[in-house]
Amino acid sequence: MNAAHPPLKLEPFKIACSSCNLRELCLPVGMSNEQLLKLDSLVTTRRTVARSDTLFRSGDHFQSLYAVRTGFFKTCVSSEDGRDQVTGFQMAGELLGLDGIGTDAHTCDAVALEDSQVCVIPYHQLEDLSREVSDLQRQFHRIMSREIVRDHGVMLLLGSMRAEERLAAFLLNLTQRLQHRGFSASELILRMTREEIGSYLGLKLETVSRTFSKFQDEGLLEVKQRQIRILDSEGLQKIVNGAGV
Amino acid sequence: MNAAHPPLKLEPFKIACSSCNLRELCLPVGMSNEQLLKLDSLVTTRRTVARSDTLFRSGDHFQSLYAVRTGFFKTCVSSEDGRDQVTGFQMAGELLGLDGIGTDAHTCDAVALEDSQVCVIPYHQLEDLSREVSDLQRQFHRIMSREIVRDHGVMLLLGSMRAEERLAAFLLNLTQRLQHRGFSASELILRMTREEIGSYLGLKLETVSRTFSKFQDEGLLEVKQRQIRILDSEGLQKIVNGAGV
DNA sequence: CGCGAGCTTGATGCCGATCAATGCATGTGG
DNA sequence: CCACATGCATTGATCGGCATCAAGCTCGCG
Repeated sequence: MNAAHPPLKLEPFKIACSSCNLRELCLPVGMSNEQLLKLDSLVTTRRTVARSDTLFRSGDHFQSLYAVRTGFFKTCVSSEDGRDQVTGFQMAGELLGLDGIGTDAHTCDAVALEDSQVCVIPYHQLEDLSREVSDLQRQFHRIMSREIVRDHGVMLLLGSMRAEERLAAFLLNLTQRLQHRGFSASELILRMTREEIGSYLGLKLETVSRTFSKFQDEGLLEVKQRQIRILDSEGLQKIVNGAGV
Repeated sequence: MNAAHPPLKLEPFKIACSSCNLRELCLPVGMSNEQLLKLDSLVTTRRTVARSDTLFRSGDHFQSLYAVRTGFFKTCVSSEDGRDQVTGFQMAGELLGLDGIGTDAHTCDAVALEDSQVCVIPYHQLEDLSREVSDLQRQFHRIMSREIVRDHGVMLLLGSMRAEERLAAFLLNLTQRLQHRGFSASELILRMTREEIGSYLGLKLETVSRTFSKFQDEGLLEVKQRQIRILDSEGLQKIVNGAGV
């Protein structure tokens, strides 16, 4: 009875939140093993997105959320008149697509900045399951709320900080998130261009470049193109707070 | 048997989402009458907030969301070093407190800009009920998602627009929301100071004032302190898009 | 009436945008 | 393997928009 045997060999690495090493960062936070099995039955597909390809575009019909499994993304909104703003950079364990819930259509583009993989989370099934599993409901709400809080932080940055302060805050935020994922706190490779950093921070790429150079002259950083080594993170922190104003 | 009679006269206007004239703007959107009765049993108290008083402060323990019933609020975040950023202005039907869900503590201050009333929505009860009533769940998620989308719009504004464009966008947004609430599309009274507008838009109060004057000179507006009459909303819209760049 | 909070307006200066040229790494085709 | 193209980054010179500093104005209120 061959047919009775599922073709296990074709899926040697089953997709399962319950055994995912990102489960302490992602949607599964706070869920029991039993609950995780239910989540497993919902998150059954992955999608591969090549560098510079889009996961979704503004206007696309909204159907699923995506959890970054590997790789790195940016999200950007654009206005009718062609203005463009990077609204965030997402790394492993972070969710993409929350913007689409409100109107059933995505309102930003999500672009992979390196070859990436995402787990597909069908939204209506997530709604159904989160009515059943209150720990899932709670974590999902927390994630949305934190996204709002993060956005408020960016507003503060864009509304009241100067170029150096913005870039210092950006670098500290990046390294902090990388550190949570087990990477070095002092060395990182930027996945985005100066222009994308500038768009996120409300600066022009030349200003970003000049500010990197200035930080390097001051002994805060070592900059080699996209390779950054942080030499004095306390110094950066002082810049974020109003040192020199 | 006097004791058997509840003291109805003391609550002549019962608090009830089911009979609230804001139910088409607020949490009840999309719910049936039957479902609304359940929501009524959850939203049982109102709170009055006098002008310039705070509804909650950053750091306060998070327990409830608040729906603006009457009045007008601002929310602002501040950094350790004393920087301050208005992150939004809220009017009737809009929700306050979503920032608190993520960490069980509020991350911004909510300040009444005029004498106001809010409906108190105990958050854990809302979670419970939204597991039962999927239409409530859906609307709650939509509201959070739209807040994220709104925030992205503010980032675009702060990151890529010039002073005139920002103020024009701000005024059009305000009048549009007021219009949804049955107010005039062309006349409004600002509830906030120039400084608060400036903080929201990432500008200094002098720049806000000058830009108002410029708009007036150009025949787009009539400005008398906080009374604004919009004379040419299409002209404002052209400014928001890149007219003059 | 006089005080103070908030608004307007002017003069000046600075930060970051803009324009422009060069440098550097990667990749491609002859 | 080199010549060249291309995309991204750096650096310099100049310019302009908004901040800053400063003064006077308006209006509501004790």
